[in-house]
Amino acid sequence: MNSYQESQSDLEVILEFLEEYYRQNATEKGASVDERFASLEAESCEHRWMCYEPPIIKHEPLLAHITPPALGHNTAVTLSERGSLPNFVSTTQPTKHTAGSGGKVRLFHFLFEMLEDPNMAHCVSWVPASAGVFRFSSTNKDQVAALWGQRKGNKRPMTYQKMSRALRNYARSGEIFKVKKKLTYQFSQETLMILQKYQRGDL
DNA sequence: CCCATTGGGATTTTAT
DNA sequence: AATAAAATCCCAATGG
Repeated sequence: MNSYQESQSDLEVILEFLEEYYRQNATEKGASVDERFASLEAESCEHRWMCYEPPIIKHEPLLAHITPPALGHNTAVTLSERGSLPNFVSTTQPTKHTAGSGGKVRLFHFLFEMLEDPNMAHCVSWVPASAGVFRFSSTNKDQVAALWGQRKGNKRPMTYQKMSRALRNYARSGEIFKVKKKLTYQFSQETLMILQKYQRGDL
């Protein structure tokens, strides 16, 4: 049953890669993020950035270092390798361009990708009617973590517990906050806008 | 009590 | 090579 999980992960990474690639050539799927952004909080106390004091907001290098889109042809990832290989779909230094699938990506960026990927909906998904709020699936949360660990090329497997620690760190820098509900977090407005902007390739 | 989730100190890894 | 920032590891606390 584990081999299933692994091949599943591989498949999803590949799907994600292709999706990202597709996205770049088809930017006309406009209102997909904006509709979420437009529909403001209807939930209980999710007025985050509307009523809280910005802690230490230091908006500077967020993701200004990511290599610009220079894609073109390396879609031919050898997807025959087994998941046992530490790096099957470019995990570390290989030529990574589409912020989507490689290189130095920050955790919150990775999570945004997952959130934008319909195939990941069973692991993480946006909370409707609240901008930037997302929630992990109680049963599949560790799958996202595992994917994150693979993306980073970690030797030891990543777990939700460890990944969530990194999420908690984001509260200090004001990039992501924890919301009261279980397994749910929220991107700061600033972070969300940057991610959305980057997604359209306006960078 | 058990198990899942959350918090945070300490340490390691990666970037500048 | 040195420092800072980000991420990881690990264990304690909390909640259902």
